[in-house]
Amino acid sequence: MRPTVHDIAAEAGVSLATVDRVLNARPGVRQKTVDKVEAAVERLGYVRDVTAANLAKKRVYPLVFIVPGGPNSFMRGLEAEIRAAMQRSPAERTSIRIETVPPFDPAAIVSVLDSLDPAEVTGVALVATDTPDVTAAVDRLVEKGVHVATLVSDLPGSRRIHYCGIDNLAAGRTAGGLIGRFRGGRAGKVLVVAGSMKLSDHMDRASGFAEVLGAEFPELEIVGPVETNDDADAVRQAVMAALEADAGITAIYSLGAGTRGLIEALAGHVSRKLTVVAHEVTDHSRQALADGLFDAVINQDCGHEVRSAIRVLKARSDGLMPISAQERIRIDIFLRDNLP
Amino acid sequence: MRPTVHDIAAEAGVSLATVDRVLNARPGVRQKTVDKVEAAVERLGYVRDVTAANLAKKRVYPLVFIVPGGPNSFMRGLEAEIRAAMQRSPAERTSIRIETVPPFDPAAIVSVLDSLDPAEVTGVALVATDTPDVTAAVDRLVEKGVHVATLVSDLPGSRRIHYCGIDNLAAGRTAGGLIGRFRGGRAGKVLVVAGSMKLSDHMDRASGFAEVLGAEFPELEIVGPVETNDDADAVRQAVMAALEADAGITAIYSLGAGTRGLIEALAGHVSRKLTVVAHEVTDHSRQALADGLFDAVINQDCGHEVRSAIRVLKARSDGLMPISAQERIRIDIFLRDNLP
DNA sequence: CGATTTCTGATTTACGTACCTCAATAATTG
DNA sequence: CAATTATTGAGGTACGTAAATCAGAAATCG
Repeated sequence: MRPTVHDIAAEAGVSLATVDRVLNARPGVRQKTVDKVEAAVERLGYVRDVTAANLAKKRVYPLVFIVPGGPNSFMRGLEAEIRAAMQRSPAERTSIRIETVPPFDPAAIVSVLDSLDPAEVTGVALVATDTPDVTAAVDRLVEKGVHVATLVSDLPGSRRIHYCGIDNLAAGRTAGGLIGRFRGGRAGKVLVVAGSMKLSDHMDRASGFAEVLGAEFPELEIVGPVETNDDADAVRQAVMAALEADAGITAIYSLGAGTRGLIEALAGHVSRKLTVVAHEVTDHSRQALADGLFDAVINQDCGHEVRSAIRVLKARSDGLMPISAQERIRIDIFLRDNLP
Repeated sequence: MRPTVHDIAAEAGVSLATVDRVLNARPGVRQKTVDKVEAAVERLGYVRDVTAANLAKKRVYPLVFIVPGGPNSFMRGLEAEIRAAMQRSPAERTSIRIETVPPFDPAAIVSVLDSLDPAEVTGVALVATDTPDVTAAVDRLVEKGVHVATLVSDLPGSRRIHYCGIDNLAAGRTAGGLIGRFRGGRAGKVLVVAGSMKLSDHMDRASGFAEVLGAEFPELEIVGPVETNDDADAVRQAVMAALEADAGITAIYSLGAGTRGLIEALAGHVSRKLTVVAHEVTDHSRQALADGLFDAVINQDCGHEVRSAIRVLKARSDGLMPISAQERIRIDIFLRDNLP
């Protein structure tokens, strides 16, 4: 049987009240007594029963998620995962609110961040644009005592406590490794399609991709990246134009959203068999994989990301540091053959 | 505020004791009263506070994990994950015991299964050999009221409640898809190295692999599978012999263990650049990926598998059905570029 | 030394649920 | 209708922790 506070009290030769004062860092205990209690905790290997403590405290964790609106399938999937987490709220003692902001609109994010009351919110997770004003707003909020985690796209210079997302540099490298190997040493050009270089995740993917191609597959030449603001129509037009203009393009790496546009462009372009790697499993990309239009899709499990964000924010609210090894989000690779 | 049993009692117009009798299916309540209480539960959307209930019940879940011993890195990693779960036991109210059995020894598994006392064990997770005696022993244990889950390798015909592992048919297909694409349409032969066709996971991988190669990559011909009993020395000798005997082999799919032997064989064979796909990320395979000896490694996250097994067995002990969508174990693909 | 101030103990209530006992009422049976 | 049985109510204790009160003890100060 694991020891309880009563056992600690007996072992330390003090009262229950004193043990409570020490364990909860309440004032009014001499250092000598504190040491006695802590020694007893050590000896007996006491660990607080968090569930009992939470029951007694009636603790709830009010959290806010800030996500971009718009038609982006991935973001809608993310929101669905947050709503799923809201369903589990009673069991997890969370109270989650979603704030939707227009996509690619730093000012809107800043305005939401500044409107949050530290008395009513213990943690915030946001999909951030990597701009100075958002960084400053995050830092202001942290200053007020609210814990902030970034989701999907990081804010490297800010005081956020954790980034819940994949290593996008590695994701770009992975795409490079896949396309390089799929091309099997044959020379050619690779079209890189991105959403916005203002998003740190897109930046990182492009860098990682270029790095691997340069180092391992010099026979492949990069065209682009072309920026599309994650708009499907823009993607379609950009891809069609590029393919028409340059007959040497044998592969495409789409590192942003607007995948529907890419599929439309490919479907209308049956003359060449292209090697295609895109990001995020959605209904569209799943179908494209099944149809053989895409060779691979790199994915981040947004369910994991949301659950990780909740764990991290809760832990920090309890004064604990997140165990980074356990919170790492993996880079998933899907072929038509291992699609769930 | 979520409703409590007190609210239900008030709403239904009955006493706390009656609510308790209904909620815990205790006898001595008229059907009419049961209906009243259930209606109140429905109206108020009451859900039991499981943490408070577990606290009151002092519930613990005694579980047993049966894993093969021996030097197999993957199995040792699995055992490490089980030990990690044992560390979390106090928080999760589990009490876990590990039973190590000799590898490839159905009789040893049967003997452990038959020795378990249903009064002392609520759930068992085991890495099973797919043999009739093990199936029968599992069924006997289930008959005695113990919940059984298979781990890593399934026992399809048995009465186990859940399989905690990857879809090995899909894993084999994935390997086929990768090797086929990596070879980029060039004809050649693929050596398939397996551990034992008595393991259902190895069987499935071989089938899935053959299926994809036959359907999508007819230019690739399969050599094997050769069986090695997951012994590294046997793998080394088999691979060296095959490469020497057949100069047409341009790729290798190693679907079992003994990866060290494969690496040794490849290291000594610098004449041809081979496309190599193996299973399970271990220190050896990680190094081989980094060195460019392996092109890809297919992995199952045994940490996930262990945690899933615990969740499933606990849930079943509480009379709940596991949510299969949430318990699906993914097929991970690692290149040198996305290695964690 | 007495007067403070600081520390400690003893005790209580609460969180939401489980489980027990005993008495009281209602329904059923002969 | 009385006797019996089935059902219900009322109340308590427990789980492990948090948080509060108040009295008493110990330390410190002047």
